[in-house]
Amino acid sequence: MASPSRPGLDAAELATVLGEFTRRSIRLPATEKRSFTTLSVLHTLAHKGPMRLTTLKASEQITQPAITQLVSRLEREGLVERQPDPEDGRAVLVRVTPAGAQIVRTRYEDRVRRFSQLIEALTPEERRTIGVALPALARMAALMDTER
Amino acid sequence: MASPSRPGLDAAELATVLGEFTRRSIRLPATEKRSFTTLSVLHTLAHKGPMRLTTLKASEQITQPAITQLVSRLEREGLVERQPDPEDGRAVLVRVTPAGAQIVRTRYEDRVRRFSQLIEALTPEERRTIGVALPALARMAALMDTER
DNA sequence: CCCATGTCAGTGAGACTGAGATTT
DNA sequence: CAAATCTCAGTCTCACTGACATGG
Repeated sequence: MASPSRPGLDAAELATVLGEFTRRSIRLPATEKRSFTTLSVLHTLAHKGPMRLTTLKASEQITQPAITQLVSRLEREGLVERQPDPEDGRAVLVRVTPAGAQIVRTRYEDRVRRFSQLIEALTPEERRTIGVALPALARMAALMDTER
Repeated sequence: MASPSRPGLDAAELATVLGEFTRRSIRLPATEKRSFTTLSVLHTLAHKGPMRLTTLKASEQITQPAITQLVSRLEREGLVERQPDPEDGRAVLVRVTPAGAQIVRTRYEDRVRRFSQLIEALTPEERRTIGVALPALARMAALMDTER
């Protein structure tokens, strides 16, 4: 819409475009009936390995009782396992099971398949520009963690 | 990670990067205590104007009773208004109020501010590549609506 | 004794299914 | 009468707050 105030990249445009992806990404996966938090927890555990509830709580931005409750549900479903922390009697380590990891993997594969179809519909030039921007976008996403 | 099978853009990389933005975008806005659906409904109404519940339901992917309930809550809070459809006695038109529009606007401005800070941390070259890719990304996001 | 870690109990928002009222 | 639109009733998931048990 408006021309960039800072040559090269307008924050408003960027916020709008990425916002569109977010809205659609959340609404479309009606194929899975698991909650966003469930999937996020499984994703975190699958990528970062076993961790205690407190650590998990920090990365998911929910309260302690909510994490306890969520992990109990996931444990009941066989998607994660609890085990006492050998180094700290107060703590519990949560670990994803093969079944839990499978859910993360399947979901990821669905997303890749979906994006493949979208890419098909782009022009070679569009594909090229997005490909060139990907490393910068990845770094930007990573920066969102360090900012508070 | 892997090199692109299709020259210029790897679907797996794209899915990963955009997925990171989605996860972080959902978890970080702890500043607002409104649900994602609430914000999405207000956003839709603010950008597309008054519409009937059925239309709204389609864009939000939830059931009719859930939309009725949600709109009732929003109406109670003064964020939207119901009015009978003059052209169809069965239907109800929902319209966002100034207070509701303000919430959408504030949230958008917060997002823009946040992205501005992130952009500051990028190199000029990174900014340039993302800026060049934005139109293609916007078109891609729009394609997600037409697909199914 | 104090702090960190996790759980228990009770409450509320927000989604669903099934049934029903009203208008086209 | 059949279909479309919306609402009502009851239930379930999943989050929160506050209180509490236990180990460091």
